[in-house]
Amino acid sequence: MDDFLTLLVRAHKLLQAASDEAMSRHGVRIGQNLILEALWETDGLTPGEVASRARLPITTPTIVNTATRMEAAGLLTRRRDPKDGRLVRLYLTDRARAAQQPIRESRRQLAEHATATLTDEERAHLRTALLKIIQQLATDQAGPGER
Amino acid sequence: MDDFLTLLVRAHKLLQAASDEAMSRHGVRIGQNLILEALWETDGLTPGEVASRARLPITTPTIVNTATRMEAAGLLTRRRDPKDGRLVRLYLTDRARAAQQPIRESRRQLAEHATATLTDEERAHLRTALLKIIQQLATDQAGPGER
DNA sequence: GGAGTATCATTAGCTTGCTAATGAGACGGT
DNA sequence: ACCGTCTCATTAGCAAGCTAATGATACTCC
Repeated sequence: MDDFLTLLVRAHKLLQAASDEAMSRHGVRIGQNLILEALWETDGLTPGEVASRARLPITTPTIVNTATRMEAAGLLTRRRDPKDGRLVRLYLTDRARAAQQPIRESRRQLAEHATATLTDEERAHLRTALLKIIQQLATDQAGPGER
Repeated sequence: MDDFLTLLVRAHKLLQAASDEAMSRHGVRIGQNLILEALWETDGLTPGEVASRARLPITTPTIVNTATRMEAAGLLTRRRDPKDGRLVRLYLTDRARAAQQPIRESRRQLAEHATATLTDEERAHLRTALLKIIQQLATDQAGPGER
């Protein structure tokens, strides 16, 4: 347990596992969260729109695959757009909509629990440190693409 | 971009992608790193030993699968233990051993680059914050198992 | 209006991780 | 010496992510 890469990977793994367990209690898996959040906000988005609006970068094929599992699980339905036959619109079922509050609350509790032993100051520091790292690495990605 | 769960997942994703890209330049993929580290330290471990010694928790099936890909990539060879027929010992090839220094250096550089915009104090804060989160979540896991 | 191009979703195929089920081999006790 | 149990690695099967390739539909320009 030494360098910060290891620490971050370890923290991430534990948090993902805990998130998945928490969400599973509501019939939802961790990978479905981004899609749910996008559709809770705006129902009837296309896979591409979900990908671009998601709170975290995610590719369209991942949305499509996850949406297929969610359809099988009765969380959403697919409907072809009547005006543009290329588009597929994703609509949440009542079950998925009903899960919104419990899931949000679970995640809030998890975040609180995970950082329970930190002081407010430490939480603030953590936040800014992560933001700086993200910014540093994200600009790398943008850079090589050039302009 | 709001709660710390999101920030941590985002930072993790960027770091994993950057790590994989860096290691790929040396003919190694990110998932192979834990096995390499264990075998650099002690060659000829069994999959189960690698799993228990790895710097990060990982399951034996994951070791086995990754070892199979590494074998195909010419990074290691499998040999049955002559004394105990249940055991399989993993031995690195020269190619894998030669990659040790370059890969370590690449990862060090990546960690440095990722945290380049942080002050030393911020780095220290980040480290302790992650440790606290890990400890908090890891004790959860141990707890439910009881004693 | 038809051909070529652009824009979608989807499929194919890969990696990395997991749990549960299998199967082979070793070992302890009778 | 054999039977049951324990300990391994492996396989099966799933989730979640990615890039590249496909295929269907729309749009644009002549």
